[in-house]
Amino acid sequence: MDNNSPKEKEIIEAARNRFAHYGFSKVTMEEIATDVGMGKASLYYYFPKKEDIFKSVIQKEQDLFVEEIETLIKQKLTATKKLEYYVSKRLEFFQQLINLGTLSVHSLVDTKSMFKELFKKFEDQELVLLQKIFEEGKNKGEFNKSVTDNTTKVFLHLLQGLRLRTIKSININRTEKVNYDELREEMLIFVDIFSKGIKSS
Amino acid sequence: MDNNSPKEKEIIEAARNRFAHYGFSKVTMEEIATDVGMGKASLYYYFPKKEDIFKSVIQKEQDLFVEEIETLIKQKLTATKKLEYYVSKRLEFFQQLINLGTLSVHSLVDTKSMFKELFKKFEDQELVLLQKIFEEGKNKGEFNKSVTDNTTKVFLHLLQGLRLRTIKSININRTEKVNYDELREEMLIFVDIFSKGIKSS
DNA sequence: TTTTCGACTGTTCAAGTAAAAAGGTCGAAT
DNA sequence: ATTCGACCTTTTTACTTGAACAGTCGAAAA
Repeated sequence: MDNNSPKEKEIIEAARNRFAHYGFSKVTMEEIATDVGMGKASLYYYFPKKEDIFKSVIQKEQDLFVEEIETLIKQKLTATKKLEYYVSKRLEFFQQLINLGTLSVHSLVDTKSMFKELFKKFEDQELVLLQKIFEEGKNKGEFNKSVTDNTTKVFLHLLQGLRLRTIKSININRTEKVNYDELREEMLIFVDIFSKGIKSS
Repeated sequence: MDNNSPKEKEIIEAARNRFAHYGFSKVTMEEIATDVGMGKASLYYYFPKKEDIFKSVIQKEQDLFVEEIETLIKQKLTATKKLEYYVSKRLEFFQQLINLGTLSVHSLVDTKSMFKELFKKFEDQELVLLQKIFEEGKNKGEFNKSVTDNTTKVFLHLLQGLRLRTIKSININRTEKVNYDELREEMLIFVDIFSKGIKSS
């Protein structure tokens, strides 16, 4: 992780800035090259495909998120509190990605195959993180014994779905701007109820 | 409700069959007209716009669903059981709509403004139905006093989201076919936990 | 040997265009 | 009150074209 040469880091950084403004498709290799003071062809020495640059940009963000959660898990808090924190941080993370132009509102469905593996990988990472929290909750007697990996999966899927639903409702309600405060509110209510639902009784 | 003349019913029925096969945009007024043995212009005597026919088709389906749930609510079951049943029936209802071509997988995001009010109206109806179930649960001491209309809303949004997420994952996983059994499974797990989470303790 | 780049290639995409198809109107006929 | 043929207008589609861009390659520089 983070086994990038200085030059690669520079490219990733420049690309990140561009992507944040214009999104993946609207940024050209030439622009990135100019930003780092190179010829376009030289970029291909470091990254064989444009996608590869993008993947690296995203990967870096994901690593930061995972790191942040790993730190959280180590702290001395109830599992429920950790879930609440997780949900909040997760939301921030996705807002970040949207700013990066990964998820334009319009590209919700026809997510390019390029992003597939990226998302899949991240989902797997999330499951690992959440399982740690749930396991800890079980071990410390906070949660029910009936909590399984399946429970974790459903929890994550509900989170994913709730966010998706809200974003989609932009188009339905012409709200233009996603109401993240309301979304966070709903997520916290959800965590609260879900958490109670698996409490050891 | 169902204040349609025989001729209108005939048109709705013919349109329903067409839409089920080809979806809204791929069905022409001329085809529908031919099916009912009319000239195209005559259709406009009954329905001023193509959309109006479609709305009527959908409305009919929705009415059937609501009716079915109203019956359910009257039965003597625990609120939890009713929620489980609701979730199952709701899923069937949407499968129906998909067959009707309302929700092609590709039109998830750019839902036409035409569908907006239709969806909004249905959501409102759903909220009323669910609130009845939750209220009953509260009144009979099955659910917690802290259950509010907001709880109902979150419940519904989680349901909506979970379904959306699964459908979207078609594109991600190239699964082609939605795994409805798995979705129903997840929804039931969700209902179970959610229900426990608001149980009176 | 590693890194850079100019010059080139093939593909993709946006803009434009024209014809066809389909939605919708209207006045006359039944 | 209902039907429809003729007509108008808008939308969709299929096609073309030129420009922009991702990606290659061999030679030069470091």
